[in-house]
Amino acid sequence: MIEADFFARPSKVVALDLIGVSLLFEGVGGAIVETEAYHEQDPASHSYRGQTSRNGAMFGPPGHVYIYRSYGIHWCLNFVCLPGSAVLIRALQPDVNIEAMRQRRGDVATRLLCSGPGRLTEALGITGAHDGLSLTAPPFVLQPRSEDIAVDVGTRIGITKAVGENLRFGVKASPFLSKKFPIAI
DNA sequence: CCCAGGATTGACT
DNA sequence: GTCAATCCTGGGA
Repeated sequence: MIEADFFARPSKVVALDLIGVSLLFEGVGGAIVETEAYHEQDPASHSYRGQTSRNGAMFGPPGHVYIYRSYGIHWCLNFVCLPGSAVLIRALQPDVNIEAMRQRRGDVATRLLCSGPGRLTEALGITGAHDGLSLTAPPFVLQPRSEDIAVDVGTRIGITKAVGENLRFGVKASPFLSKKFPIAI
């Protein structure tokens, strides 16, 4: 079981440590295969200009979730770390109750069920109504990874500020990533 | 008060 | 490869 103090660390460290962790929401989910870190001094972060009515959860206790609507259409799921910092969950490997995911996402290939921040919230049934919930209590269940995993690092996706920072992490060569990492040197 | 723009996705050429 | 969909926050006037 992962405790709240796991999240009371810099988001970059937490983002790396979250790779391979199993995430279940109401008994649906799988291993986290892709994350991105955001922090308070980060121009690309919603917390950059300080606390507002939308990003309040990002300044709340570590180990809770911050959920926001993206492009007026999708929900994106973040794990809150130290105040003003969070980790965006970008992709899961569908493991548990794939039928429920397919029911919500439609009849798509398994590798497309959770390969993107908007897709995985839809597959798990997560919405803004769950903003601020604790990750260490139901309906969330987090289990540590069971074995070591090779991890890729790269630049974040879909942002226009602080583009060059290597704050994106993913399972090396996983077919469930939202986007491949550039070929390693 | 107004309105530009976004941590995206899927449909289409 | 391009592009529209669609909401609502927050920055600026």
